[in-house]
Amino acid sequence: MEIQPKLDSASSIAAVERDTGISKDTLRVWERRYGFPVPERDASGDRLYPADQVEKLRLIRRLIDQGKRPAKIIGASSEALLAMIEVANTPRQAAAADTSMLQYVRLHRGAELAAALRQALLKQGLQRFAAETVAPLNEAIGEAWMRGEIDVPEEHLYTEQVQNVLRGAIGAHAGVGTRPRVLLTTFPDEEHVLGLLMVEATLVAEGACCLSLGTRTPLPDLRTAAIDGGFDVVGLSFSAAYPSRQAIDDLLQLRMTLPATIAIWAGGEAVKGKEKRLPGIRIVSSLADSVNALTEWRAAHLA
Amino acid sequence: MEIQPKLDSASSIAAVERDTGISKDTLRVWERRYGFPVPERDASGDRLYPADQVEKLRLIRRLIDQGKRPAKIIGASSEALLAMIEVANTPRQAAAADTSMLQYVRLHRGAELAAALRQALLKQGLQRFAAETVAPLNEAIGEAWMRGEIDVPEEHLYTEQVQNVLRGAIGAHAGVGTRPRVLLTTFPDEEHVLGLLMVEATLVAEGACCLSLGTRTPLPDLRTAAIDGGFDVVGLSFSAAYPSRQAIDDLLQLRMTLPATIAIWAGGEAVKGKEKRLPGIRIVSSLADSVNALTEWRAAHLA
DNA sequence: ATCCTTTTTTTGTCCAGGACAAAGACCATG
DNA sequence: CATGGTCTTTGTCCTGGACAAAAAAAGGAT
Repeated sequence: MEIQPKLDSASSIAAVERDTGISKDTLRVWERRYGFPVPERDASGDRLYPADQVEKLRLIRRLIDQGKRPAKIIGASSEALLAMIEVANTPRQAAAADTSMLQYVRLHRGAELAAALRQALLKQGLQRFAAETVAPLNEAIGEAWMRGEIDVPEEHLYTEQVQNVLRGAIGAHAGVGTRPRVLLTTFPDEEHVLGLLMVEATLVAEGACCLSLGTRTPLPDLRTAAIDGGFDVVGLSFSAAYPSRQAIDDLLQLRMTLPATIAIWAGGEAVKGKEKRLPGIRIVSSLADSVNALTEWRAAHLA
Repeated sequence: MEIQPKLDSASSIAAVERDTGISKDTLRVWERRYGFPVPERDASGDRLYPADQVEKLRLIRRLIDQGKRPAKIIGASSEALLAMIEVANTPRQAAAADTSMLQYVRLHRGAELAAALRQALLKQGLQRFAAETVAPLNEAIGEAWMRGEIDVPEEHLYTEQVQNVLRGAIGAHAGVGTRPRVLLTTFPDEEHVLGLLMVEATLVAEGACCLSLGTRTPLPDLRTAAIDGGFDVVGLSFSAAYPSRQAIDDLLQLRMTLPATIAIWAGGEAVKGKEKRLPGIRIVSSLADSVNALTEWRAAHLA
């Protein structure tokens, strides 16, 4: 006589794609090949994934991001998968990141995190704050994510607070009319914004005139904006998730479409050490190196 | 003897989906039903969309967003489509938005836009800045977008600068330990962040203790974060693009999963005027109304 | 051993063409 | 006018097959 409330209602294939980042095509082909997931069906034959299968898919996604192959892990139980994630507990120490801030993220202490970040900013100044606090923290968060110690909402919380602090500071430096004029953005498949903000903070602190278009700018629009806006440099940021191969192709294509007078700087994991394959593009290996790039540019272009 | 550089190289179906927002399935079914687009094929039979077809698809997408039906417009030429967009030139005036700021956006004048925004903030204070400058500007930008007067990079530029100013101001207000504690975010299909930031600015200025998770928080995570964090209110923001029907379903589901002691506030075009269908949820009709909601909550919960 | 090249396997994306339900347009009736 | 019912349009999902890019394994040379 109980009416079953649909609390953990099953998800459509579109919702699963959204929540796990695994495409519909891939979900169907996994079902065909490996026998998982095997969703239920609604009245009209559409797949309905129960919550526990979605949860397992999220675990699988993480392990694949760590380099595991689907065929090897997809048959394992959720418990076994969790164990595999924990085994990956990296031996290398969590960098030089401030562990108290990491704790705030883990415990959802947004207000305390914001306060700690602001204090660090005041103490270190914008440039050192970006290089010595945000960058290591970023790395530590990335590792904690891999290890499964933090989840979507913790990462959101972290990103929000860092953005608040960095953007506030960037605004306060508003340099106008200085050189070089740097246009910052990412390619359409890259949606991580923090790398971009860290570079903007670093360059603005050096007196460059930065303009960020945020993430995901289509290539033709980027070309137009760079030329019409009279920019000297276009800066692109790549996260570790960006396929190295595609980064190189995209950068070379951009190099062709932009006049040689506009420099291209690229930074992030995906392009690290690829100088040889990227003629005409300045690879920026770290935040500190972006300052070098700036100095070089000024030496070459400002009498 | 010329080597043809692939400047306007054709795009894969995945790239077209990314750039136009039209799904692969829809692209294929349009081709089948209406005879457009008809892409070329590569060596292995995969679709390759030339740049001009992609451009036309972007026009079509805009007109559909304005309420046109595919069958009626998909056969028209690019010129005819452009004319239709311009005909839609709304008669109603561009709200009370500052036209000089709008000009800065059109002309890619990022630095000037930032300066003007900061000046307005100083003059008006955070709350009036959000309600009287950002909100009308948002609307004006939305209309200009519909009319085809601005494009992707202009909107990116605008969003970036407003974020810089709003986030800086929000950070400066950092109220800790006050009540109510408000958790702000959007549902997984909503990615517009400005509405959220405007609410956060308004509430923070009233001394509420706000925490934003940014956009696209999965429902189970939202539930956990709200309960574990001891929040009094969960605030959701919806843009005009969010399907009204889905907004209602999602909100009702969230209402079921949250304890009655946690209030839900929802704002934005998609929920405007739906009070009747959303029992137990406070519809916030404007930024000013969010202050009302705050006052009501305090009257009811703080002795 | 280590490094580089070639073959084999794995894996994600794409294709065709059919089906269906939700949303929109249309129409008749209160 | 509004309101409810029918017809049309439209986007999403389905099956099952194919293929190329990436990864792994195997082979060979230094």
